[in-house]
Parts: sequence; C-alpha cells; structure tokens
Amino acid sequence: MLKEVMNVKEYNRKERILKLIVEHFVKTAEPVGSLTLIEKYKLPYSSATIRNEMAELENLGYLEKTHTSSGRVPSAKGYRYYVDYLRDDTLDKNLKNQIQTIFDSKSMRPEDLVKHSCEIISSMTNLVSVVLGPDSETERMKNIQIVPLDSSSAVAIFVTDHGYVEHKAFVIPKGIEIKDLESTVSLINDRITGTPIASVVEKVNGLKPILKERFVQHELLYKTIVETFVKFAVEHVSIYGRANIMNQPEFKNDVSKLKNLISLLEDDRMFDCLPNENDINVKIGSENDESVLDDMSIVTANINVGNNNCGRIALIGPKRMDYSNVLNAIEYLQQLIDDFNDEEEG
Amino acid sequence: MLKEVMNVKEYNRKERILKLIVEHFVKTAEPVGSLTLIEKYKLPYSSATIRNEMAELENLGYLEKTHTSSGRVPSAKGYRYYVDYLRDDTLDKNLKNQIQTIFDSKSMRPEDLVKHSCEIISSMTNLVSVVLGPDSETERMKNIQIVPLDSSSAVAIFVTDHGYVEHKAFVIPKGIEIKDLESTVSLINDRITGTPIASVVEKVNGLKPILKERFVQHELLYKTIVETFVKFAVEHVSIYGRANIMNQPEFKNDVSKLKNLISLLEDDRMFDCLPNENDINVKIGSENDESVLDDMSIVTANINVGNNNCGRIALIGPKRMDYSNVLNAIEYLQQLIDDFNDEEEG
DNA sequence: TTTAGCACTTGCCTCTTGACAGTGCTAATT
DNA sequence: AATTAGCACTGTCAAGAGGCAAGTGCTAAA
Repeated sequence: MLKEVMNVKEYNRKERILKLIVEHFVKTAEPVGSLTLIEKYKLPYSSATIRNEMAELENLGYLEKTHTSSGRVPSAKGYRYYVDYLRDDTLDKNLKNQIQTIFDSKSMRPEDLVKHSCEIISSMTNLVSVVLGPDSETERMKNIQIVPLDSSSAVAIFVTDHGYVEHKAFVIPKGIEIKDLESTVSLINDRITGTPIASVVEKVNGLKPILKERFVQHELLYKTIVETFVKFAVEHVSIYGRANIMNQPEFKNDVSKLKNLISLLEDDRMFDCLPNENDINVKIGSENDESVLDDMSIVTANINVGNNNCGRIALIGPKRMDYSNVLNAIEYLQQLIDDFNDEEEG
Repeated sequence: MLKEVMNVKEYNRKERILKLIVEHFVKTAEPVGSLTLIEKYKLPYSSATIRNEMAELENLGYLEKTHTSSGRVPSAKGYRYYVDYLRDDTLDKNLKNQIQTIFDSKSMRPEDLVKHSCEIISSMTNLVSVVLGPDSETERMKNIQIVPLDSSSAVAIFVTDHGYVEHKAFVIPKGIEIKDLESTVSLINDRITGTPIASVVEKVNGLKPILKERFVQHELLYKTIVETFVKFAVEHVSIYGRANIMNQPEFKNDVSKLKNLISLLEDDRMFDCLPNENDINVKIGSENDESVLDDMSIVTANINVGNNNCGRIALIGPKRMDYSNVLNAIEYLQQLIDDFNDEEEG
C-alpha cells in the first residue's frame, strides 16, 4: 500500500510517478504516456519500466485510462492521494505578489480584501470562486434602526456586531405614529441585542405578545423582520470567474456541463454543496453531494479574523485543478487576513 | 420601399413573408426556405414565387443567406423592420400568468417584484436579464447614521429618499469620542439631505473646511464617504438567467461567444452597453456599441413607479430573440408596476 | 529487476461520397 | 405582367475509409 510512506519525506518511485502524472495532467489536460513522462522529466528508467509501474498504479486504483491504448489520467483516488500526501508547498510567485499587493493598499475592509483576492485567484487558476458572507450562527444582532423616508414609509436597518447591514423598506400603516414605531423598535432592540442572526426570528416570535400589546400592526412588523433575516444568508454571496472557467478545456466542447455548473451557482442548493467541516476542505469529484459535481472539485476554507469567523470562500473547478497552488494560495490568504487584523488592533 | 406602408394595417406580401421568416427563424434557429414557408404557413403561392420575393427582400437588405444554397435568415435591418412595423402585441399567456402571480402575492417591494418578474422572463425566453437599481442622478440622500459596534469601530449607514441603503464599516481613530463623531455626522446630515447621489461626493468636498475644523480625521471620513458612493452604482445590479442563455443554439457549439458575453456581464463596461435613451429601447446586433455584441440584441426599459424612475431592466440575448414577446412582457411589467403603486397610495 | 522489441489498439484527421435542402434561371402558363 | 413548373447547380452534413501518431501489454533477453 502506498500510504505506508505517509510520514516519510522521500517518495518512492510509484509516488514520484503518480505525482508527476497528476502535475503533468493538471497542466496539459492530456492523458500522460510513459514516453512523455521520461522525456519531460528525465526519469532514469525506460518507458517499459514506467509502463509497468503505471499498470500497477492503475490496478491499485490511482490511475485510469480513457481507452485501452491511451495514456493515464489520475482517478479521484489518485487526486485524493496527491492532495493528502504528495502536493508541495510552493505558491505561484505571480499570484503571491498580486495578493500581497491587494493587502498592501490597506484601504479596504477585510471582506473586500478577501473578495479581491478571490477574484485574483479565480483569474489566475481559471476556477470559479464563491465568497460567502457572515455565518448566521456566529453573527449577532447589534441593533435595529428606523429611518423615516416620508409620511408613509420608512426603512428598517439591521446591523450585526461585525458591521454587516441588512435593510428593508416598508409602508407605515395609517394611524401609526412614527414615535410609536420608534419606541417599539427600541423595545425590540433591548431584547434582541446579542442574539445570533439564526435565532432572531425565533426570538422575535417570543416577543409577539409584547408587540401585540404595543403595536397594532405587529403582524406586519413581524413579517418584515422574518423576510429580512431569511434574505440575510442569500444576499452576502459574491461569485467571481464565471467567465474564466470557460478557459478550462473540460468545458470547451461541452456547453451542457457548463450550464449545469452555472445553474448550480445561480441556485440556492449551491450552499448545500459547500462543506463546512474543517478549516480547509477538499471535495474531489464524486466526494461531492450533488451528482452534477461528479467531475468537479471544490475547495472550501473558513476565513477567520482573529478568533471570529467572518465568512467562507470556495473555489470550484474541474477535478483536474492545481490543488497545490490553490491550497497554498488559500493558506496564504488566511494568514494575511489574520496579520491584517493584528495590525489594525495594534 | 417597404416602409411606405407603415401606417397601413394590412401588410403587403413582402411584409407578410418577412414577418413569417423572422418568426419562424426565431422559433427554430434554422434558415428558412421557400418550401418550408408555404408548407408550414399554407401560403397560396408556389415556392418559385416565394423565392422571387425572398430574392428581392435580400436585395433590399432585409434578408441574408448563410451560404449560396441555404434558406434565408433575417438581417439586422430585417429585425429592425420587424420590431418597428411588423411585431404584434400578443404576450405568451403562460408568461403573463406567471408575472401576474408574482404581483398577486403583494408581499414584496416594487424592486423585488421587478427582480422576480425578470427572473421569470429570463427563464421563459432564455435571455439574460439585468436589473439595475436606482440611478445616481435621481436618487437623493436622506441621511447618514452611525452605529458604534465596539469601542474602536463603527458602521456608517447611508439612506436615500427611496429607501436604498449603503453601508461601510470603519475603525474609529484613537482619541476620537463617539459623541464628536455623532455631532459631526449630524452636521453633515443637515447639509447633504436632498443631494442627488451623483453629487454627494462633490458636496462633501465643499464641506471639507468645516470638517477640518471640527474633526481631526476628516480625511478618513471623506475617503469613507467617497468609497461608499462610488460603490453605490455597482452594487445595485442583479443578473439572472446566465444558465438559461446556454439553451440558445447560438451558443451550443461556441463557448468563446458565451465567454465574451459572461465576461461582459462580470465587467463594469457592461453599463456602457445599456442605452438609456427612450422608455423602451431595442439595440439590434451592431447597433450596439461593443463589438462583442455584434450578434446580440439588447432590450432596455425604464421602470417607473409613478413619476419616479426606480431603475432599469435589460434583456440580452442573440439577435434571434422573440422581440414581440419580450417587448410585450416588458410593457406588461411596466404597467403592473405602475398599477401596484396606485394601489399602495390609495 | 529492468529493458528492448514488437504486435496491437484507439483516436483523430483528412478525404470521399451520396443524400438533402435549398437556390436561381428559363420557359411555359395564366 | 405575374406566376409557376422544371431543372441544373451549390453548399452542408453525416457516414465511411485510410493513414498516422501515441500509447499499451507482453515476451524474451540483459
């Protein structure tokens, strides 16, 4: 079994070959043959030896053939092994510089730094990036403000403890004084400050009796609040690189695949596809839940500022993605965001 | 010249043929031949007669051939003539019902009604729809609010007279009391209430001397305001149907076209492509400014609630789009939005 | 254990071919 | 003068044939 060597720095020959095949295939998108391998990478073996090794790697399930006489392509298991044991820690210098430059400007909020960085990562790796805003579990209510617009309408503004803002305009029912409205809101404010976003609806539900007493149109108010907070999660999403991913040869002759992906991105069910398990998570091909993603991979990562989680990012693309570079870029980004915060504090 | 008949209800034979060719091609995306035409639409002429007419229509510039022995396809001029004089006013019943249903629910803000409707129009016509938020010319400042988050940071919230909200978190520099901040903001509020969004930056610039006097970190405050209002226009854009448009046969075998379109949608230069001239505007093919759009058409329309313009919508797709249906859907939507507003007022 | 050698497989490109859908033109018909 | 029948011609498309390139597996020798 290959995995026995997981703690050893030096890779054995099978591993070296697997690593080269993954890396070559990632670059070229062409099945890799024994001759290509020894010519490009100056391996000190004959093609026959390599062929034997490749045949064994195929038996073990790490490689696949597209047809009987083709070169080899990594299987999902092969990619998995590569990600877990073989990838190295060099980050493309150009990419590193560009991310660095974004952080040097300093004029931005952390969330915007993340967005810009993902845009860059997207364009340099030809992957789609998804930036998810605050998590409704960790984000807490700060307060609600009411701004009257004219005699009959107002906008309610909801602020969270990390400075996220949601808003909703509504019509003030006849017979309601703005002053009454304001005092009611201040009453609600007192009770829900500090409540996690995910529980706000529940909490406001508990306040219904008090509202009913003080405010004739309590149903409307309740509805407004619920609608706004249901929206919360959905709205804080940015997607970059939809066009870039079309550079991937996987999609060059297959619009239907592309359509499935773009549909998924337009759809709420995308959220179910983004694992939230570890700090950094890699789902390769059919490890994903949606069958649409059977030949795609998703890398997700939490973005923490200090101890606070302030969102998540995901990179989505063909299974044949440059896992080393992507993972290293993400780790670099995580680290910069954390450093950025320290500087702000100090 | 065909256009002589523009005021006549009855179309002459050339016009009937042009209309049929446009409508058939819109449906099938296949060049239309003389035989197809008489078989499908029971024209009381022989194929030779139709061929003669088609040859003349081609000479006049209304039709084109894809190759010498192919059927005919409408030229840009042909579509233009169709849109101006030949389209009829039936709106697909299914589409009409679906839009109606959205408005019946009544639980939404006008902007959300528009968004939902465009989503539906998009999915039923396989076009991309773009919903533009408030125009920075017509939208005016209502006020600025400051919400402290903790001892060192706060979020500034900007509200317009129609209830649009923008926000920006910032760090409170050391040595600044929240009270000072609040009084400064109230000072600014007094001076900029009613200013169109587009002029806010300018106006605040004029206040610089006063700010400088009262507020040490006036540069930071100024920068914050500028950044927020530059963002204003960009943020209020929703795009629907990126996946739907891939159903269009024009894109089935041409990912590069698709890429150009999706790139354009991700890009700020898209705004320059959406004409803002008339109430409803149709740009066909090379009538568009961007050469990327040479074989695309864009229909834009203003959305007014009462006398207030509250945004614009655009539908983007291949030149071969169902102009009748799209234009009728938009007119229907405009009318519903206006009625909706009357009900609210009354 | 490694390698040289060789027969074999498959994909892909090009070329050809025939069917098909459509045209333009001419001559005949109304 | 307008319409139509008839026919030669043209370009597309799909299917099939042949050749080439890249790759394999296996056997036997080093």
